[in-house]
Order: sequence, then structure tokens, then C-alpha cells
Amino acid sequence: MKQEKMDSILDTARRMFGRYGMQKTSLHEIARMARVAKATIYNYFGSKDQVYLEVLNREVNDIIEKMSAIVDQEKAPAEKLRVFLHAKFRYMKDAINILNLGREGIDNLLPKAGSIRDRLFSKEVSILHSILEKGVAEGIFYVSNIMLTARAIGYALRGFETTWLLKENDSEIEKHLDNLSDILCKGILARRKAT
Amino acid sequence: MKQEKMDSILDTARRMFGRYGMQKTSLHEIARMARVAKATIYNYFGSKDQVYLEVLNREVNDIIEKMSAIVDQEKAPAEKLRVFLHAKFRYMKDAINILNLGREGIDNLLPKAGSIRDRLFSKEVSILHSILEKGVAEGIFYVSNIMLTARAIGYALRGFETTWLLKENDSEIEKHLDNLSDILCKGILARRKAT
DNA sequence: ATTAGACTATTATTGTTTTTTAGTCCAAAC
DNA sequence: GTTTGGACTAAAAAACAATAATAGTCTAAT
Repeated sequence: MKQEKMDSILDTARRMFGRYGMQKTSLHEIARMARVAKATIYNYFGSKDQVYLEVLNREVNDIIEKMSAIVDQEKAPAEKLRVFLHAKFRYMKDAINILNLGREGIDNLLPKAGSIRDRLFSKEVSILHSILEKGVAEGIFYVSNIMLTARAIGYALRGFETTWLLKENDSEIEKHLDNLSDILCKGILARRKAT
Repeated sequence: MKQEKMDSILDTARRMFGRYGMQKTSLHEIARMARVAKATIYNYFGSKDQVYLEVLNREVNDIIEKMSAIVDQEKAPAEKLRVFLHAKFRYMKDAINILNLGREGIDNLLPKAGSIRDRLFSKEVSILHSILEKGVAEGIFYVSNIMLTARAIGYALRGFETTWLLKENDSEIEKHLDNLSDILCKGILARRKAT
């Protein structure tokens, strides 16, 4: 069982799933594109669902890694928050077919997919938490309960996902995000004169 | 053109649309149930779309009125916020078929439906604004920019609509709402010790 | 002004046939 | 002993055709 073949399969599957979605991609195609026998895929993964779950898992890890990296690059908490928002929606839009946000009820058929996405959500909240924490420590943010606020923002963002990613175009989303970033900051930033 | 007939048509249409959705209700049925000739409906409204828009418009007015009334009944801003959230989701769930939240892309075919729903959104923001304003005036809330915060909460709620109303059951939603209410208040309430 | 009903052109629905695809198996090749 | 190509089956999806339902119009009667 060579890691090389395994990666080739998963990379190919990721590309195909990303382009056509899990439903519209056949294992036969994946096998052909990955230059591997279909039987090999079944040898490794046992089922198409398992291949998908593996791809989804990797994708989520990827997104988490990239988001974390981008947030780490920034110093100022407010800026961290801003780039986090942009990164999150940017990467999620890229992976929209893999994450399967378009179709409803993939989680019904594949409960494990739901728990993988939950991992992404948890990580987002944890990133938000660390941003808020840093902001409060520096006296930039005024937040009474960091954990609750992080979860609140996380929930709100989760809501936005389906609303924004599917319908609106990129520039529209960017506008919304900057707006939201402003709102969050001006709602959170300590000691500004009330309007 | 008697108002009586008009109301009968719209009331019947509202009941049918609410039960089966706009798509699954035929004008023939509406006419039969409203004890009116189909031609009369076309005389009054010109098209099925127009009937739907009229019903939607009335429904939105209804929801706005009920939400406002419930919020007005409460004294404490925090309590106003809580009952507002519950009322909003309660009434929207009741009107889920009329508002056409389930199906995607009704707004694409009927742009006017979108603008009617926008009216509902604006009103929600305006209610939130007045709640926040009162809270700040009383020193209960600490909000740096009332308008921006009201819109932020409004946006978040809009995101939750599709996420919650469609999938989750009532008691689950209630739980989420109480949670959200808590989060909002503890994030907004002035001068609590940070956790 | 309103009605019942006939009428048409689209649009949904239904049922049937064909094709595709997930998954298995195996004999040959590496 | 792992991998491969291909043959195979059962189930799902797509394509198609036939049928029914429906939005919208028109008319003669009330």
C-alpha cells in the first residue's frame, strides 16, 4: 500500500469533487484520471463514501491550516479579525463543492460528513476566541464573555455561509465582509463615543 | 370591485399558499374555495404572481405588526430583545411557505418578492435599533454604534433563518434562541466582569 | 361586474426504457 | 502479494414519451 498512489487518488478525487461535486463524479473517472485501477481504490478505501470523507477531511484540515496561518501573520487583533473573515469565506467558496454546501441533506445520508464540518466550526470558534482574547488583553476589545461572543460570531458566520456563498458574487461578498468586519469591531472596540 | 370579494380571495389564497406553498396551489382551487370565478381573480389581480405578491405583502405587514406589538408589551430592553427573537422566528416559521424560504430562487423569478422581504428585514433592523436605543438610554446596554449593531444582529438573524427554520424542530430552535439571546445580552450588557 | 365553462399553450407529472455507476470478482501482470 | 484491466450485477440516474394539470384568455349568459 504505497502512500504515493493513495495521494494520487485523493488529489485527483479532490480536484474532481471540487469541480463537479461528489455526486457528479464517478469512481471510474477518478480511477482513470489518477491512472489507477478502480479495484485499487476499493482496496484502499472500500467505498466511494469513504473516499469522499477522506477528501473532505483533508480539505477541512487544509482550510484550518490556511486560516490559522493568515491570522497568525497579522499583529493587530482587529486586523486579525478582518483577514480571518475574508480567508474563511474565500477558502470556503473555493471548496464549496467539496464541503457540499450547495446540496441539502448530504449530512443526512453521510452523518460523518457533518461531524467533519463540525470540526471546522469548532476550530473557527477557537480562532475567534484567541483573537478576542488577544484583543481584550491589549485593551483593544471590550468583550464581557469571550467564549460566548466567539460562539455567537461563529454561529452568525455559519448562518451567512449558505446565504452568501451560494447566491452572491465575489465582490458582493467582499463588501459584506468589510461591512461585517466594521460592525463587529465598532461593536466590540472599547470606549468609543456612542452614536 | 367589492372589497369583500377581494379579501375573500386573498384570505383563501393565504391559507392555501401557507399550507401547500405557492407552486402547489392552483388558481382554480383558490377560486373554488373562495367561491369566486377564476376570471374574477384575473380581473382583480391579472396574474397568479400578483396574487402571491399581494398575499406576501399582507403577511409581511402582519408579521411586522405582531412583532412590534409583542416588543411594545415588554418594558425591559433585554426582555424586549428576547421576545423579539422568539416572535420573529415563531411567526416566520408559521409563514414559512408564504415567505417561500424553503425553495431557492423564487426571488430570481419574482424580484418583487425580494423587495417585499427586504421591507421585513428593514423593519426588523428598525425594531432592533429602537430596543438598543432604549437599552442604552437606560444604561442597561453598552453599544458603541447602535445603527451598525442593529444591522449586524439583523444580518446574523437573516443568516439563521434558512439554517434553522428549515431543518431543526421547534424546541431545538427555542433552545438556540434563548442561547442567542443570552449571548447578545451578555455581549451587550454594560459593565460585567470579563470571564 | 361577475360567472361558468370552453379553449389553448405551457408546464408538471407519471411511467417506461436506456444508460450510467457503485461495488464485486477474477485471471493475468508486475 | 499487490495491482491491474475487464467482465459482471444490481441499483440508481438520465432520457424519453405519454399524460395530466394548470396559467391565462375568451365568450355568451346573468
